[in-house]
Amino acid sequence: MMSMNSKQPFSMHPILHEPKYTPLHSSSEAIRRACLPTPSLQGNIFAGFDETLLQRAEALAAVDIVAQKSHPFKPDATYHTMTSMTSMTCTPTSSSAHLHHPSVLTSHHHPGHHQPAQGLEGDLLDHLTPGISLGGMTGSDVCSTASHTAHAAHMSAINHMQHHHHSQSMNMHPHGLGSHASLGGGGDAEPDPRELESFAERFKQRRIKLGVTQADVGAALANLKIPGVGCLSQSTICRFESLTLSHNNMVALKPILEAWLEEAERVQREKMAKPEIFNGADKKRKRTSIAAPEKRSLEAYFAVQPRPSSEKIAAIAEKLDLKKNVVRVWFCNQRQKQKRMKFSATH
DNA sequence: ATGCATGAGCC
DNA sequence: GCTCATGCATA
Repeated sequence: MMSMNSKQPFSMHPILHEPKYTPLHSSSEAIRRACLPTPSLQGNIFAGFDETLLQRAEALAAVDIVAQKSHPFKPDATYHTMTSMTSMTCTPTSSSAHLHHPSVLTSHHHPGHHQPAQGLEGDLLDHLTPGISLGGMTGSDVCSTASHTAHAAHMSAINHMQHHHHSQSMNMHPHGLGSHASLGGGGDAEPDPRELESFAERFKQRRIKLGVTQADVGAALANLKIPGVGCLSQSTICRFESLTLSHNNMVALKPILEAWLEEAERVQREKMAKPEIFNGADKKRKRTSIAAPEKRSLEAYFAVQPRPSSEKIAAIAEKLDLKKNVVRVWFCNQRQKQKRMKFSATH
């Protein structure tokens, strides 16, 4: 049910692997699957294994799982256990410690679009994402359009750096709760799971307060112009907020989202301070609605004279107690409408 | 919010 | 073939 990404193997934290428990693929696989929400498959999974191996794998799984739960440094497990893990004991995502380079985020952006369901937050977004207003392609410039190739290249570079620290196989973990500066001079910081968790929570609350959707955030990231950081999908923002990303991914994303949040709130403060500046351009116009009776009158007039003179319009406006411009525009729209109707009728 | 897919780098 | 970050599509 939730975060268990079938693909994301939840790798055990290196530190948890004691030498004698050689993390064989089979065993970790077993553990992983055991955590999958598809118990029905479990039986088959080991069908070919010999009893002993199976038992051993299960035993190991139990041990490791317990270890995870209680191990204060276990990053992945932490999120869920601390938050709202329902039934799973294992974590959805990975974990081995990699160097987290912010660039890890560089998105992939397929030529896709962002969640259509989510609306854009006009003002704020416009300021944070200047491009979006331009044909709604902001994101695209930076992300979508570039799509695979370019992006892929980018990602590669990033991942490259990440993996360079043979961290995958080695055992250095990111979260040095405090003193664990595992990385020799690494500098990367304090991947304190709790901090991440609370940040994610605060992030969501503040985002909502700003009236910005997850998709908006993802798209707006590109406007931060942080080197190596493009936009992200709604999915990713959602996963960040729900802590369903890998620890490393969370760590990498945090500073970026933090930057966005600050910028967004700064812009909002600005708007509060001097709203005038933001008015003209993006102020929503009010749409007049003409009541039925008036509309009927207008239609009657239109039937007689689709192109009334200025004087005639003024007279009609006065009679119906509408603004002259409203009446004028109504006639314009009516003529257009009629044209469209004619067109669709013939074609 | 999340199941499934893709693609890069690694082994 | 595997891990991982990320996205698309959809419930």
